[in-house]
Amino acid sequence: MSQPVSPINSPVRLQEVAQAAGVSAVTVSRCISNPDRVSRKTREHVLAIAAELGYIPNRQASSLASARTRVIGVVVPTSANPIHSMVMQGAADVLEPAGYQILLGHSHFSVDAECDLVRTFLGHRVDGILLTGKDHSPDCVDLLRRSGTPVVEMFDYNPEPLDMSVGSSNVDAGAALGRYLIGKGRRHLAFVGHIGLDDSRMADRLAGLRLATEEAGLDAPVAYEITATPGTGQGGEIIGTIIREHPQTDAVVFAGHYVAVGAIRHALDLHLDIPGRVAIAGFGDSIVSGWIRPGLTTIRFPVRETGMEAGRMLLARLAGKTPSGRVTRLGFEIISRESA
Amino acid sequence: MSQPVSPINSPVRLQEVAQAAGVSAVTVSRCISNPDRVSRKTREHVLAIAAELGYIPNRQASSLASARTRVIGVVVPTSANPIHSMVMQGAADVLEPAGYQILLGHSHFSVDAECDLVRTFLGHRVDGILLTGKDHSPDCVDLLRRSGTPVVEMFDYNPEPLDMSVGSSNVDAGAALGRYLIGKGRRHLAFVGHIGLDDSRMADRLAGLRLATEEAGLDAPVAYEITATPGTGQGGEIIGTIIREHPQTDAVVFAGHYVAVGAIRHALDLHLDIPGRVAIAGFGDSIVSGWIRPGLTTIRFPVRETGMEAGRMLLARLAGKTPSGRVTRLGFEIISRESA
DNA sequence: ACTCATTTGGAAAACGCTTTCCATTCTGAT
DNA sequence: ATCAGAATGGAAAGCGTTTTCCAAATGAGT
Repeated sequence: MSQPVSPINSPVRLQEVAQAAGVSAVTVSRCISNPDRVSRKTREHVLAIAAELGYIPNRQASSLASARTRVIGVVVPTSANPIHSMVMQGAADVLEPAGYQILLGHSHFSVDAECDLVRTFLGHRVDGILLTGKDHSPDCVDLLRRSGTPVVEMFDYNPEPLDMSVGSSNVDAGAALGRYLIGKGRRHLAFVGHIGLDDSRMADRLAGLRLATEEAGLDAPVAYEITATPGTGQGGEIIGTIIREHPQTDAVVFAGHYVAVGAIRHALDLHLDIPGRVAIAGFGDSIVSGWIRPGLTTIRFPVRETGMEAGRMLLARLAGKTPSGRVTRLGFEIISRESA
Repeated sequence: MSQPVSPINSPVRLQEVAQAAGVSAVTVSRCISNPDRVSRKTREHVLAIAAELGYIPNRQASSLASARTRVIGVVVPTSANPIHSMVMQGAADVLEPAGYQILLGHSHFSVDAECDLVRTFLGHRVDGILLTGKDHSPDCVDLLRRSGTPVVEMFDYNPEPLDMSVGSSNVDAGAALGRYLIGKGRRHLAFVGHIGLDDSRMADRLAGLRLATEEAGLDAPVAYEITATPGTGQGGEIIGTIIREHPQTDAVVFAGHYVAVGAIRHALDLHLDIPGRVAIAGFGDSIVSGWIRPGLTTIRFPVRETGMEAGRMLLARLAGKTPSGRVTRLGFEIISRESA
């Protein structure tokens, strides 16, 4: 009974493995995190003992000692929107196989909530941070700057990132969609954005559209704002209002594709000929857009690829490969279907 | 120059705050995590200094010392499927406001990958674990058992959980859908499941369906398996094969609703009258099911609520409130649309 | 003014690892 | 056999907190 009594559920520690293997704690540590520093024979013996004892290294302790956590903090607005969970998945596709874990936080489109999450992540001493969007609170920027933690801003093309960025330009996408519509003979565009969520992205898309109308010498697009819960497809009713208030409108661009699909449904109910009377287009893509009739013409962003590239950039930086400050610009694709 | 030189980017530490505030480190620690143990005056002074210095407590160190991390490990098969990211979001809805962070891992429907993730999470000494599904590798079960970490298994009704569980019964759902179809006069059912992913859930749904046919004295449903990438809606073509190989079939149940929607599209192309010639139904629901014509009759599970309840159960346990081992059974809803 | 109980703040010992030296023990070339 | 140099294992000093346990200071009751 001279065996030290361990508290219930107490996990086995490095020291105990060392004792059981007849080596010092240092050696056990090395077998696990620096295998080359130890002879094959010792290593195999120690690892066998460790496995037998069910040893699981305490990463709090190891992080504290080594100042690396192998954890990446990721902020997304919400996981309820497949777009964002897809970006997340993309990042995970790259990060998890590389041995990094993801600490996830939801900002609900609030820069203050984002800032709080960043603070929490820094408290966890994450090795890197992935942010969604290019708007951040001054406090947040300050926090990140002085921490020196590698950061990738995802989703929007951002030529002047905090640190690194990867994404597509919403202005360009808006302009491209505008030119496409104008090329199809449309002359009176309308734009429907959400309000309160994702504001700068909406603004960029509208700005792009406006660019296209200017180029063509047309009136600026009529802009509407709705308060749609994203992903629900509510808000499509506005198509009726637009046609009533601006009867000359011959193309409506929706900032979200769910709403756009909702609008197509409503247009059918209103016996509006799509695209004869009015064309409909949207941003973002999912199988819904392809399945509805008429199919929705829309801009597809490479969302999963965005996440993957963000992960890759972070890994490169963590491996010490990248010169500070790198921007990756991704494109987009116009998916041309029947609605426009 | 007797000031200790701190390395670049070195975050300020407890000790430095203490020095600046003219108190001991202990006092600073208490101001932050145990404010009542310190007088109001001291506390306010210390917190002001801490804020001024931009002090962010190191959670690795604090977790190591306190044996609590305020981190919950969550395993989902994939974030590419909105169903699972919705469960995640539900859990986050409850956990984040309570001051817990989510460490996320993707199992890709592999119990071995799940086991590895659990091991990693235990290494991080998470305060609790959320798992998807009721199937786990023996190693995983063993690991969790001996660690004593609170665990909630989500998604499936699981009367004999590892620890706690919350979800709906897929057998019941299958049976309910079967009875519904039989009640509508259908006599020859077919079932289409995916293979390789989510196997036990598929099996449960089929089992439920079979239960319904048995009750009614009908032939067991003809079962098909496809290898569909979830969420893409591929695989709907099989409706043609089924009708050819089993012409008497008058109802097809799809294990996934995306595939079911795909089948509706294909049926239209094949000029199969839905639901006249054959009824179509599915499991799971999203806006797609409601927007296609004919609308898809389907089973809706309370996914977000599942995640939220899982979060609540975990919090209750962590607050020491729950007697070990609790099961929450959630229901489901038959959404009756035109397709069946 | 004098106890006694109660706050309030501090010293020191964990928490479980990694890391930086150092001291051995092997190699194989002379 | 001898010796440099590499390979191998260990001792000790952190990493930045929290958590006892104590001492000093404060306040209430006589």
